[in-house]
This record gives sequence, structure tokens and C-alpha cells, in this order.
Amino acid sequence: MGRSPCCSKVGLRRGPWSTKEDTLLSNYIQQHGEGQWRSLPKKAGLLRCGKSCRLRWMNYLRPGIKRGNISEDEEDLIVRLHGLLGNRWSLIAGRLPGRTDNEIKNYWNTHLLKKLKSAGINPKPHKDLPKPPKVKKSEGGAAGKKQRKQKKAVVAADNEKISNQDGSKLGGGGGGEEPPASKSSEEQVNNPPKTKVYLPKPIRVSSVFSRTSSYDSLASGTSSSDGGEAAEKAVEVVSYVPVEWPPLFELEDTNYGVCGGGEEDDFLGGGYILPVLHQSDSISSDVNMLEKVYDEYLQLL
DNA sequence: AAGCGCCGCAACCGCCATCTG
DNA sequence: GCAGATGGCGGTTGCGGCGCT
Repeated sequence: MGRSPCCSKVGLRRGPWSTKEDTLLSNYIQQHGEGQWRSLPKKAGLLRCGKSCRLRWMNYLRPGIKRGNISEDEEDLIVRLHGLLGNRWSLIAGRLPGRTDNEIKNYWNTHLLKKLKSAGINPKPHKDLPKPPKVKKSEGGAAGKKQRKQKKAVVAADNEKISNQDGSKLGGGGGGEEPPASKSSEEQVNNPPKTKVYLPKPIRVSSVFSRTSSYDSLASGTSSSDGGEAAEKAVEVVSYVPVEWPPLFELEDTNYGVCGGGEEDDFLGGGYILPVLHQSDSISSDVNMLEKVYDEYLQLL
């Protein structure tokens, strides 16, 4: 590659992971939890750098990871989220339970980019979108790394919430992702993070729009990233034209659908994409959460 | 069957934010 | 306030598989 190895230490293995290495890593993390990636390889008996271990775990070994077979609905959502968020793959991945940022990034670069281009659309990478401000330093001071873990745990907690409510039907995805070392959701409730940016909650969504409507909407302006102004962006975002609700997914998606419908906010174009929960208050809280998410983004943009 | 080129994906790298001492 | 450690993210690379000639 011509680059220097990420780890100064020589003698570390690189390249594809063997099943034995996977097993070692999985076993270690199951026993000791995530974290301490630097020291993890040594403790786990792996000749890998910590970063490599983390990547392998996050993208492949973590429970609940879905591999391949990205559905049209997921694809549609990716396109739409990319229109909204740009190349913030981790955020996009957060909306797709079981999908990793790496996978989505690859899928975008290999499939969707071509698809969009072949459709006469030139989706710009939205690099010129103003980056959302990073999460401010913790106000408590001592929050520290815990807060970052909390940030992650919020997602996990949300996933858990969903899975608890719908019986963990998310294909082992969002609900299945349970960072062993993350704080309990209880703790999240007691110590809500004071982050400015709400991490998107991985949810399973139905496609609110036809394929063409997504691509069309992209073509019609979402990709016009040169503007980049907040209002413009907002207009672009809400310029998606909703179509009639598609039938809810079968099986694992039976509990997810689309709420709203452009009555209030047009997050992701015309309707909230929300888990259809059984508890009405949960619905409203999620609506509020998404409102916050979207409002935050509008402000940031 | 062999050679070649393309494509997809796993993995790596650099950079940045944050925490800790 | 500073430096080192750690974790996370996005961009990029390179290998292997596959199809075409």
C-alpha cells in the first residue's frame, strides 16, 4: 500500500482474519467486553493491532451484524440518509440495524453510486456540507470517556427498547447489538448524556417512497451541495415527495412502519420513519426524539 | 483453458476528538 | 495547559473472485 503500518510494532499480522483469530477475539470480548483495544490483542493472544481488532469486531464479529442482501428499502433509506447527512456513514449505519458503516460505505461506493449515475444522477458526496459540531466536552468534567460510552449506549439502549417492545425482531440487528461493556440502559436513564447531537437510533424502516422518487429527489436538488446553506438544505430535504404508504414489511418488519406523513415535520421526506411501537407514549417519545434529531440537524446546517 | 481486466469488499491508514494524569 | 493514550470515523487501498475475450 505504500503506507506505513498503523502500528509501529512489527511482527503483527495483517490482512484477512482467520477463523481462529475471529474465535479468539470473540471469546475474549464475550468474556471481558469491548474496550481497551490497544491491550486487547496481547491479552487475547492475537498478533493484531488494536485497531484491527476493533474493526473486525465492529464490522463482522459483533452479534447482530447483518451481512449482504441489502434490501431495496434499506438501499432507499441509505440514499435518502446520504442526501440528508452526506458521507456520515456511522450516522447512516445507525439508522440501519445490523449494518455497519463500512458496509454501507462500500455499498454506496460500489452499488449506489453507479446506480445513481446510471440514472443520470450525480450525487455529490456532500463533502461541502458543514460538519456537525462535534459533541461538546462534557459539562460534568468527570463524565469523560464514560460519556462517550454513554453516547453509544444510548443507541444500544434504544435498540434494546425497541427489541423489548417488539420481541427482538430486528433480525438480531439493532436490538441484537449489545456492546458487552456498555452501560446499562438503566444507567442511561439516570445519567442522560448531555451531548448536543442525538445519535440516530437504529430503526427498521419501510420505504416511504418509491425508488424513483428517491433518486429523483436526489437529482432534483439534494445533490446540489454547492449551496450548502441551512435553509436551502432544509428545503431540499423536505422536498421529497411522499407516496402512499407501502405495506409494512413482513416478518421482522411487521412492527415497523411509517408514522406521521408530512403533517408536521417532513423528516426524510414526508413522514417520520419510525418504529411502530405498541405503546403510544413510546411513539410520541420517539417522534419527539426524531424531531430533536432533525431540528438539531437543521440548526447545524 | 489461459490471460486479462473489472469489480466488490475487507482491511488499513490518517486524522480528529476526548479523556486522563 | 500539555502530552500521551484511546476510541471512532471517513477515505483509500489491494486482494481475490468473476466474467469476458
